[in-house]
Amino acid sequence: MALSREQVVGAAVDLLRRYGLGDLTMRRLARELGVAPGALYWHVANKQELLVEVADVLLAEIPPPSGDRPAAEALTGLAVALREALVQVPDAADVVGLAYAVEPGATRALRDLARLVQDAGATASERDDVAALVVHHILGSVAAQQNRALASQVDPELPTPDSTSEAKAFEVGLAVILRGLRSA
Amino acid sequence: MALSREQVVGAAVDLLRRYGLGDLTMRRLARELGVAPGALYWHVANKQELLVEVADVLLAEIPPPSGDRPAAEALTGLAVALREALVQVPDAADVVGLAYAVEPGATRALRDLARLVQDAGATASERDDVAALVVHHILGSVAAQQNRALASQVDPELPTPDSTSEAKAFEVGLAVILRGLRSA
DNA sequence: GTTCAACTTGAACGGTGTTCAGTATGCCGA
DNA sequence: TCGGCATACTGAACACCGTTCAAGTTGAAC
Repeated sequence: MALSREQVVGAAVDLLRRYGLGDLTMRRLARELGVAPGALYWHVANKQELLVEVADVLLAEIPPPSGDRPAAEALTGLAVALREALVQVPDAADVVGLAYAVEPGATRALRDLARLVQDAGATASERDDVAALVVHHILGSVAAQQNRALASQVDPELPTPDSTSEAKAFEVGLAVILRGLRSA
Repeated sequence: MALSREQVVGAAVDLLRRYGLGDLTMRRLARELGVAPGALYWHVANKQELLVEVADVLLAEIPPPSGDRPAAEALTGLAVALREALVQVPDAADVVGLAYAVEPGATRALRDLARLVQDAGATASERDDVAALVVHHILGSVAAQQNRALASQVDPELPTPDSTSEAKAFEVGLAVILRGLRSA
């Protein structure tokens, strides 16, 4: 059976989940699929395009926010869900950051986020800018937590970061944003 | 005259400023210094350590905030100054993001930022978390603007981003944070 | 059975960070 | 003045990387 683009992307997601971006090489991916590296380029233009596709898969797994909650609460829920989903995927912030730069509103989860920002009190003109702020906060928080975890693994001098307190720190920032929105 | 660590870091900063991270390779850096690549490893343990040093240099150039302004204003000023300084250095967000992950409070500018966050209304316990939020916003904004500029350069279909409106978008997010702090 | 597109291979190109045995340089005590 | 020695550097290699492309294979439609 011939390879498909979906298979390539799926295997890439798997590799990222298991071993991180450092091991997500075109050669490694090809080996995983039992194929020569060149074969991948029939299904995908280049690695960057593949990574954007990988990011889309990661973001597509976020459940949509339930409509029957106050907007601020729903926004918190979505932001926390996004953070929690991404923090479990090594280097997710890099991958999603790349995709977000290329196509900010391309995935449903990020469009939901922008909508909820407006519902939570942002004016229409503020909406996208504040949504960007929230996205930056999510990606920054994910990257920071993962990098700290990595650093403390390499250098045992550093304190082992605690994932619940990292989540708390994220929510403190998020709460400040929400207060700022309410008092518009 | 023998090479010094300062010279290596200085040349690295120069290379980053002029050509971006893609051209900041150990080989290129060695060529620039008229030296074999291996020589660099006498002064620097590895590329990551070099990049952290480069980030420190970039951040050290930010002028300290003047003390005779309201904290919120001073915070805005510092955040904008940081953003403006970094946006002019290609891939600065990647480089500084790496350094920030390794050592969040290592540079003066970032310590100033945390202090001003507290002065602007954050409680002592919130302080570092909100400072992290601001840093994420700065780095996210810088990365987004640079990536968009790059994208529109490669693909002329995309709109050429306007740097003053990018700055405006940043300040909208920043204003939300400040409002959130005031209404603590 | 032939043709033709879809797909894959194998090999190469020009890079990358990093290591290390050996060599040169300059200083310092004898 | 002459060894000795730490410092600094070279040259070559190692094991990778993303990407390209002529040539080959495969499978379905006519």
